[in-house]
Amino acid sequence: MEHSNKNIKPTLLDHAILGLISTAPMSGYAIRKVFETTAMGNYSSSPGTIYPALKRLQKLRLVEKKKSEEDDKNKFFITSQGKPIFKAWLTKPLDQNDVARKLDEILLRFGFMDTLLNKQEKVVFLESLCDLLTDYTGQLEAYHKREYDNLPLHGRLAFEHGIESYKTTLKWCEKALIIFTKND
Amino acid sequence: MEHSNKNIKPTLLDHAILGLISTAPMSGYAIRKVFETTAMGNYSSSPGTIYPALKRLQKLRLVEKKKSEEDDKNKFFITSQGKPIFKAWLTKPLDQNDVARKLDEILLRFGFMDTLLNKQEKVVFLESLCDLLTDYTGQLEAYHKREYDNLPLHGRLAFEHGIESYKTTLKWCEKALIIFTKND
DNA sequence: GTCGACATGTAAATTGTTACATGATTTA
DNA sequence: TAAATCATGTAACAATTTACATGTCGAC
Repeated sequence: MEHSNKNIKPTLLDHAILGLISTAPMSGYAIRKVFETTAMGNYSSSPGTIYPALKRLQKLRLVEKKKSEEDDKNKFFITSQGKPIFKAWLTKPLDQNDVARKLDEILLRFGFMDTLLNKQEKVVFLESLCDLLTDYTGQLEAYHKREYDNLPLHGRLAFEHGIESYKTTLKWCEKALIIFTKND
Repeated sequence: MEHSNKNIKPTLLDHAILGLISTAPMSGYAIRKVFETTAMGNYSSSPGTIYPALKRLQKLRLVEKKKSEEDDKNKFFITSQGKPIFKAWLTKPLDQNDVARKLDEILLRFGFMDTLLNKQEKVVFLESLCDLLTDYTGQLEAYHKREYDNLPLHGRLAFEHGIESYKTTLKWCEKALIIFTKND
């Protein structure tokens, strides 16, 4: 069976870059500074990461480098082909695995939704997240109850940290959902 | 300037493996199953990750493969050279960067401390973590207050999720600290 | 006697890190 | 005019993923 050579999926870093430049075009250096200095710093900021990523994205035709009309400096723009791919990533359905192991990505997606999704799409996203988190915290608590006496103290406490974290995220999600549903 | 060729640092995955087998020797397959099925599942469980990691650890003489006396099966053991290196990792001082970007590693370390550190060492670890978290949440809240009106709604909400998460971790840390200091 | 779980690996491609390298522009 | 910051990249290496490959053992 043949593999399609258009099957290359942008990485999480690629999406983070797309998200940044989708609001306002930026130079590679400016992108690096965002990753280096802001709360988005969990993504790498080294030149050896950013520039190859930008090259990748240009090869995939999701990004192009051109002079900004504003200040006549070279900047990276998201292309017309890049936009729908980025939006598809934002609206991709969530599953248990995303919630359990990719909360970072979920929060990144949420952070970039501002102007790119309508209210309805945002509500779908948050409702789905709430549901999955409710499920998942339930599972964790059931496991905790069942295994309480078998777990070593440290393992149990670390596990409890996980439960508390997910409950915090759930509360946050419910609060956010209210913001997007209140004035209907 | 020459680079020492003993400068190879075990990765986070390597440490996770060392932690697992330091309590009870395991087969590679059993290690994979732990990463695949338990809450430690954020670490990869694919054979292409685990077996090369075990090979690395054997080359570094931190791990050896030998027959278990109990069930006569091949298992991976932590060596006498591996133990102090693992303990050094557990007791390594924490800094701001660890708290801001490597909470996973901190929780992993905590989870493995059970029998390997004494109460005093655990308290030092947790007190330091509490201090750093107090600092860090303070910084985040200051930023939040300062930038409240400049942040787009989604960015602000995502940021607030971060704040809530760190505050939850701080509360957890304080609770854990009480457990380890109560009967002195 | 076959299916699923146990068990261990390799190869190719991708991704990311660290270190190196260069030059332009701004600011003190 | 010297230092700092802006700006973009490459090279060597390390680590990980995906897919492939093989074989054993127990249960049904």
